[in-house]
Amino acid sequence: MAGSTSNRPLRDALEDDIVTGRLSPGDRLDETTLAARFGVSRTPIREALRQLAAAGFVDIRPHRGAVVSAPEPRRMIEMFEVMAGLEGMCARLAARRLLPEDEARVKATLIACRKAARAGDTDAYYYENEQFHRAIYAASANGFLAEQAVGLHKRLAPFRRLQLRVRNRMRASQQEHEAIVSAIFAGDADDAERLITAHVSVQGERFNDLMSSLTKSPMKAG
Amino acid sequence: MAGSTSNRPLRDALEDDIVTGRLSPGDRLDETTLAARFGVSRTPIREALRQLAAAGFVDIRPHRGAVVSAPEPRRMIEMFEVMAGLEGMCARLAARRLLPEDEARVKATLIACRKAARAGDTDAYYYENEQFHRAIYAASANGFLAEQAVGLHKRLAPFRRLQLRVRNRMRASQQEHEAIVSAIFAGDADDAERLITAHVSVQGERFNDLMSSLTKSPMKAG
DNA sequence: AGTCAACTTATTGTATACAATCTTGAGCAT
DNA sequence: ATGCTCAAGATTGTATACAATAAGTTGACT
Repeated sequence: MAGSTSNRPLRDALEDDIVTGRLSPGDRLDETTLAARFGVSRTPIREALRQLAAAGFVDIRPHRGAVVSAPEPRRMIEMFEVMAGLEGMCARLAARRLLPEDEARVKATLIACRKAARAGDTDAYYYENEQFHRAIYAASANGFLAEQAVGLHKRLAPFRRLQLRVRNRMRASQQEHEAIVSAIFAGDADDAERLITAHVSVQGERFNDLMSSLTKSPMKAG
Repeated sequence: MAGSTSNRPLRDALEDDIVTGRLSPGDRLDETTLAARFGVSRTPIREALRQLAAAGFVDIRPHRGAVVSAPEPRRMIEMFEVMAGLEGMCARLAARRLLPEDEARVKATLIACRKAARAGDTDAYYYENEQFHRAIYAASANGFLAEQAVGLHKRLAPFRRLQLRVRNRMRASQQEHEAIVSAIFAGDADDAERLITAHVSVQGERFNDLMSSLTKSPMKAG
């Protein structure tokens, strides 16, 4: 919607590199290097970096260049908290407004998750889980809300990746999915919101635990 | 936070023009004209416009230039709905976490609103109302959430302006403020969220009414 | 007279050149 | 040896020139 210009492919390619982990938080984004890599001049690279900075994927400091955003643990937790809140809104609205096409999409993605979970295929589950959550965003019947949710989801992707294969998390996650969908299909907005908020908050809490365990053992390291 | 570069003043100036209404939704943003106005070349102007586009203040279509964002009524309503949700989150968290300094700030801005309301000074009330809402965002003790709320608040400002001086709205608004603060100070998260969500939703609903009254009278106009 | 097409004009998109700022490293003093 | 100063190098920020695309206009043809 916003920022649809002809250097859009550049922006998308860089964003994808960040979201999928080919570029890691903290990595430097040298304009000349990127220009050479994409076979263009620095000008469109700069414009793409500015857009990514405005969207929060990149950090630009004056005269010191761009780096992939690497939020402090504190801010990270805040972001997960907002993510939980946005998903709560989505689930609440979905429970109130669910259209047949959205119901079908949610059902289909839930089944795909179930299949991946039973097969113990974490890679497949990661993908299907994302589809499931996007289906719920869409089911809110609020396109703007869905965009915000997708945007924040992307920003958090590099950090969720770190804690993907937590022991037995997949099975518990899928049980939560089932309960969430039951609530939405039953039109129980309060339950749907409560359940999905808890479901998403787990990620933030696990991240929190991870961070504090990392920052406590090496003394003042970092 | 994001996008702090040396052409930041440009970005801020343009954003301010949009937020305060010096530029209206739909207005064309000619690069050469802007460059002349700010006494710079087109390059930094373009970068500022790209950032504003990524933040949603501006719409850019390839080879066709930038215009101040003019969302469809449908999208507008969606944005107000998300605003209500974000403020609900803020109030809920504020009720749970309120720190003394945030309590003081909320109290001070509430009193300023009360004063403006009693004086019947709509301009003052508009300003103090904004301060009040920002105080609640800050009281959430979630800096990221507060940023998101401020950002969306700014994007909606050009449209809230249209419905400012609705008859008697100021008095009702202030009564709602008082109830919201009571709930937050009492630590009643559910009430705080419910009250502020309703308070903000009123704006979206009024906007909705306004739009439908405008689009219904002229047949298929536009 | 109306419509379509090609041309002119204006505006955006990209590349390159130059200026300003930061970083880095060597040399010197303490 | 350590820290500081200053200069050389590298990188970002801005201006300008040129290329590509869209909009507006004039003219011919039906």
